[in-house]
Amino acid sequence: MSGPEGIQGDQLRTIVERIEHVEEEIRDLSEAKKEIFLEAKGAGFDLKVLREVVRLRKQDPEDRDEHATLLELYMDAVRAPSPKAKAA
Amino acid sequence: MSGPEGIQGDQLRTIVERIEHVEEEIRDLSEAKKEIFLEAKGAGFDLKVLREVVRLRKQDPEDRDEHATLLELYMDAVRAPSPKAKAA
Amino acid sequence: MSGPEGIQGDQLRTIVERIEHVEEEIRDLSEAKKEIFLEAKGAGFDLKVLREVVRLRKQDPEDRDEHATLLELYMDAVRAPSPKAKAA
Amino acid sequence: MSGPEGIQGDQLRTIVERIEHVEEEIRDLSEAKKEIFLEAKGAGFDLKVLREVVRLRKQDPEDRDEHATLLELYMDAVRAPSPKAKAA
DNA sequence: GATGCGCTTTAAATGC
DNA sequence: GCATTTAAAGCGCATC
Repeated sequence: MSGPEGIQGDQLRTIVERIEHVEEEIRDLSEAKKEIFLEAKGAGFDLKVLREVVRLRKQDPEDRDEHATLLELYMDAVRAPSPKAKAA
Repeated sequence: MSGPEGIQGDQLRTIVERIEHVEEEIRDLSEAKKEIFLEAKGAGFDLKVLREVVRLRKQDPEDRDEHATLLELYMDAVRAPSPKAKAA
Repeated sequence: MSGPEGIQGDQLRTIVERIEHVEEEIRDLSEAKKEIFLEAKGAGFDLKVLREVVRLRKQDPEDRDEHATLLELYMDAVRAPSPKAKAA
Repeated sequence: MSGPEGIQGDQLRTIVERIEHVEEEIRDLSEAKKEIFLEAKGAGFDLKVLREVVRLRKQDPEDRDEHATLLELYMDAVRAPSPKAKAA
């Protein structure tokens, strides 16, 4: 009287506990990370900029450049009322 | 002489403006929502609990029916140290 | 027979319903926004870049420039092993 | 000869590296977590339900005690069309 | 002014 | 490959 997997209670419990364990470790590390940011803030660094630095360094330079190029292109296109008609 | 989409400046600008328009409407509604909360606070209601009420009412119609059966099965399996052994 | 505000059930219900109503409108607008992005994607635009365009246009130019300056400063500082030693 | 924090390049670099290090550890743990889920899937468990189990177990110890009373009061008030008419 | 919480938004994973 | 769903990050507010 059970479904396809209803019986492996021990296995399921083990799995759940292992997941909870990893998640706890992740939580601890996230705490540590947060404290590094606080320390940086205390040292006078701009957290918003700091986050962007970390984010940018994660991307490989190629993508970063391509992104920057496209961004400039888009920004210009949005800015100008009508690139072609403006001609001169 | 341009990338795949470099030319459609007008189209891009239209898109950006439409996005900005929707976002503005969303911002206005968020303001309205905030004022309702303020009004509730003025009437003596606990905002924290009020938020929880709204959140709970959002969930109820959803899950509580779908995989409720399987969920209960799993929860029981995880809770009990050893379903079989407990037996008698 | 009730707490400080236990009685105003009608008022509370009205408040909750108003909140739910605004939230529904917000949800609809968010849907609309998402569809604009999908349309942009279909037209060949890079969504990631598009999002950044929208985000940048939200900040006033002053902050944007200051952020950009600091960012460059930080990136350089992180990149160079020892700025001072670089001397000349 | 610089802004408020322009000089501490070494300090900034140390901070960034420490952040990147923690993030790498977090990434590894996330990988491990993902593999546990894959293993569970291989054993025939429903991942969607499994995730819900983990989530529910996270919430239980928390709220269910704190403002449970007020919450119940509010929920009842919202549910019932007219609390006073409760009569009997 | 700093801290913590909640919401919004963004990126990733999974299934179709 | 697309489209939904889910977890994570960033941001802003409200509080103390």
